[in-house]
Amino acid sequence: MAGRHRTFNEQTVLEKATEVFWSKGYESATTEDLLTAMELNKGSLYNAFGNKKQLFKTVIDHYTAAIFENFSNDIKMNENPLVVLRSFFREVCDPKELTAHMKGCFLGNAVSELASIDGELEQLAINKLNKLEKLFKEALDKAQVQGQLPADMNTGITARYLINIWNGINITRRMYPSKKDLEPILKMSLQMLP
Amino acid sequence: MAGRHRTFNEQTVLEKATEVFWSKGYESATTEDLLTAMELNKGSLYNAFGNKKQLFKTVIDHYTAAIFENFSNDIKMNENPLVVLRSFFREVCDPKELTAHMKGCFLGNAVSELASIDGELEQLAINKLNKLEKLFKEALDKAQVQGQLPADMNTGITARYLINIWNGINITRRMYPSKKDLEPILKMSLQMLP
DNA sequence: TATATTTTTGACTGAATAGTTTAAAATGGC
DNA sequence: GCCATTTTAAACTATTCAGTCAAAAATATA
Repeated sequence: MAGRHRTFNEQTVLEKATEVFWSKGYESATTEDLLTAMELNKGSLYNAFGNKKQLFKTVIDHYTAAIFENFSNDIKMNENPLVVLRSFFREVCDPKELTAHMKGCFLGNAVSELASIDGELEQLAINKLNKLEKLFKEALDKAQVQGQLPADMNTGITARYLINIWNGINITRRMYPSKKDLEPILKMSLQMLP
Repeated sequence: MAGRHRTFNEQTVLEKATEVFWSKGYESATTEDLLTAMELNKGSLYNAFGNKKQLFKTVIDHYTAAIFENFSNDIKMNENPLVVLRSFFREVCDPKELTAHMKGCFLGNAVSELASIDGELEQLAINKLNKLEKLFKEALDKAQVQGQLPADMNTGITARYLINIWNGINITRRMYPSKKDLEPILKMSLQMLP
């Protein structure tokens, strides 16, 4: 195939775009913001990614693919899936990860913002949250089979309960950014996981 | 005081503005949207409310003042404050109120959107959520004094837990708009309220 | 009634924004 | 080496937005 080669690395610039969309939101992230962070010119961006909306879709897919695969592997590899689940939540108030998490959940932010702006993008974010819930259920089911959870626990509803806790933390951490305040909430919320 | 009288009712136009900001968010609500809904001309709006940001502040204050006073009165008047608390949450999945609630929590939406846009407005919304949490605690404390809750329950942490559930529902209801799906989550989340 | 004061109206402004276009630069296949 | 093809670069465009302004309308006070 003839033609000039791309001078940028797709993975790298997508990660830069993720950072911008995550911290600013979809609408407030201007193409200028994206261009600056990605160190690209307009022509290159539009040539490679179509338009802002397409880029956002690509970013969401790229971001969640990485996260979900890691999480899924952790559940499968670790012999105690509840440890994986708990640490997923506990990371939220880990001071080391605080700046990352202060941006909130990328998906939760997207759902909240896009609900009234763009139904298609909202649905995309919702689908990803559904996948996360499925992973929660996967962990719970594995723990239940191994006898670490009561046999009569409804793992479907519990997973849904957990995604609600997760969604809540997305906003609550704005009210209480410190570990000290966030931890008791998480502790109370995760009581059912021994 | 000399001068022409206002031809619009301040309360009425504020409620129209609330509707617009609530359903569209702060940034996506254009002055044109607001003007149309409020049936005002630009000059009138800027003369009466200053600018878009000021109007938003006024709207948030006006909206929460009404809600919180009602809620506070309900807690004080009703002899069983837990009934008031539970019905506050249960209304979320009441089909009669579904269109209203599908907009999500005005405050939660605001926190999520404004976090990266305008720190002052974000803080305003956070303060209101803090007030709501205080009302939750008020209800819990009253119930505890009356013996409807265990004496050893930490009502402060429980109130914080509840505001987190509330914040979560704001996003989770986008994933599961139907009562059937939302109710089990709420039931599980409110277990500690007999 | 005359005047000062306030509200209303709608045209106007300047800035920001997503997206387009055109030409130059680079590169592989023939 | 030449040409078709792709990427890059940056100027350009059309639109949208929050906010301003100046003139007209309304009204209280004196």
